[in-house]
Parts: sequence; C-alpha cells; structure tokens
Amino acid sequence: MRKVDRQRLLRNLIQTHEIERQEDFVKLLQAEQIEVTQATISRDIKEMQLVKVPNADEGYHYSLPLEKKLDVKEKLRRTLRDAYVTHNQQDYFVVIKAHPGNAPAIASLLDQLQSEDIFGTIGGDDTVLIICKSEEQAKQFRVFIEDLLK
Amino acid sequence: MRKVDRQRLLRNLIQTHEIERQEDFVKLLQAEQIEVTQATISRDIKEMQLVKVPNADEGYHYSLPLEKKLDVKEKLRRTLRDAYVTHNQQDYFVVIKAHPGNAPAIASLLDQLQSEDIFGTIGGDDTVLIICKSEEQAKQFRVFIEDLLK
DNA sequence: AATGAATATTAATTCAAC
DNA sequence: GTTGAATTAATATTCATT
Repeated sequence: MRKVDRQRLLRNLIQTHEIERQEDFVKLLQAEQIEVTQATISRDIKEMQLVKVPNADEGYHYSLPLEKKLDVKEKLRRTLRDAYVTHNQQDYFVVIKAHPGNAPAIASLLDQLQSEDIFGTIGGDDTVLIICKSEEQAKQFRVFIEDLLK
Repeated sequence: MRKVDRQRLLRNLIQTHEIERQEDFVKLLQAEQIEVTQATISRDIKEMQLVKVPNADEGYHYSLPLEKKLDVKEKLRRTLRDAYVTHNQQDYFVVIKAHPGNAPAIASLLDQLQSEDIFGTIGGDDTVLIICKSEEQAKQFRVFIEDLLK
C-alpha cells in the first residue's frame, strides 16, 4: 500500500475512532491487513500535521490539523448560510432544520468538526439531530451555531 | 506563583516564542525566576488543552487549543466586518486598511492565529502590514482574508 | 524515497510530600 | 489540590535496508 493511501486511511480512522496513541493506528491498520510500525505512523502524523489533543475530561485523541478544521467550520458556515431554516435546543439535543437534501452535508461537517460538545449526530433529509454530551454543552453548541449564523 | 498565573504566562509565551518542547517552557519560566518541572508543564498543557503541532517544514511547536483558535478566527471576522476598508497583496506582503484605531486589534488577532503563512505583522492606526513567508503564502493569506469577508 | 528495528528524546504518570 | 523526582509510556529520529 502506498503512503498516500495509508494517509487517506488515517484521515478516515481519525474521524471514526477515538485514537489515543500512535499504536492505536498501528492496530487499526493491522485489522485491515496493513502492516506498519509506530515509526511510520509518527512520520505520517508529522507530514499530515495531525495533533494529539488533550480531552476536556481525560485522555488524549489525535485530530485533524488546525487549518483543516478552520476550513470545515468555514464550509459549515456557508452551507448553513445557504440551507439553514431553523434550529432548536432542548435538554441534550439540538435540532437543525435545513432545506431538503442538505441535512446529510451538515451532519457530515459537524462530525468532521469533532466538537467536544457533540456526542453524535443523526441526519435525515432536511433535519439534523445533534446529541450533545450534556445540557450545558448543548447550550454551548447552540450558541456556536448562532454565532456562525451572525 | 499560583497555577492560574503560571498558565496565563504560558498562554503568553506560546504567542511570543516558538515553543518546541515542554522543556522550553521550563527554561523560559526559569528566566522569569519561576521554578517548575516538566511534570508540571505537562499537567498544565493537558489542562489548557495545548497541542504540539508539526510544522510544515520541520520541527514542532506548541499551540493554543483548537477551540480557542476557532474563536480567534471568529473575532477576526467580526472585527473585519466592522472595520475593514481595503486590502492588497504584493510580493510577500499583504496590507489591510481599516477604520482608524482598528489596526492594532486586527494585528493582534492575526498574531494569535499563528498562521503558517505569516512571518510577522506590523500595525499602525488604520493599517496592518502582514509580512508573509513567501509570495505563495501571501497569496494564500489574501484568499483567506477574502474568504473571511464573504 | 519509504520503511523497520533499535534507540534517543520527549511527554505523561506514579508516588510521595506538602 | 499542587508539585517534584523518578519512572514509565509514548513519540521522534537514527541508521541500515530495500
């Protein structure tokens, strides 16, 4: 497997798994029959400018580079600007209504943001349900969305 | 010195110095007559959610947490929206003209962004001169500003 | 150029002390 | 709760190989 392909895979893994250590990457790749060592992962991480971010509560996780995240936020803003209808928060939940067909894109962008506030998202065709980690974090996330719309 | 004060100091140091290792923090604090060990810095970094970012070229540097950077970009957007007059790029340089008195705030926000494109900024009263690391990066930065204004 | 094995370096944690 | 000293764990790099 070529380096570019492996790195693309890393980019996916980071979205779908909580990666705490470089060895986690090694093991996940092993599960896909790809044999690499920690040394290679370290080089990939440097090249891709991935960062190990301390979690708010405990532990660490690897994350996309800053620049990429800024881009994601920018995309989210534009998508919302074009497709936003309404939003609402209740308890742990925030619901965003959008024009038909736009919810999946919004859900995907929210996932890519890897927000500390978000536990998970579920998207329909014109609605995204965002499940937050706490009511407090749901509030914070709602404010985040409102700021984005300003 | 209390922990909160030390952490505030760390936040400053990160802006004004290229911090490559936790030991760099230790040494910089030593220079201020503050004696701490690497263990304490490691705990601070975790608590403040600082991250070690691989540089585009070589080495690493510690950086503000993602969330904070997103906030900075947001502030920059609003400041520009309110105070922006014109901008221009030539060679390595980008010049942003703003309403009188607003340039220092813009320069400060740009510094906080710790953009890989920016070598340094000089601010007057209504003008910020951004010195980029290359003409290519100056272009990129110009696009970044234009996107922000959209 | 890309990689692994071994190693050096850096960072996180444990454990004791305060 | 906070910290340092010592230790362990994790990560980066060196050196050799392909």
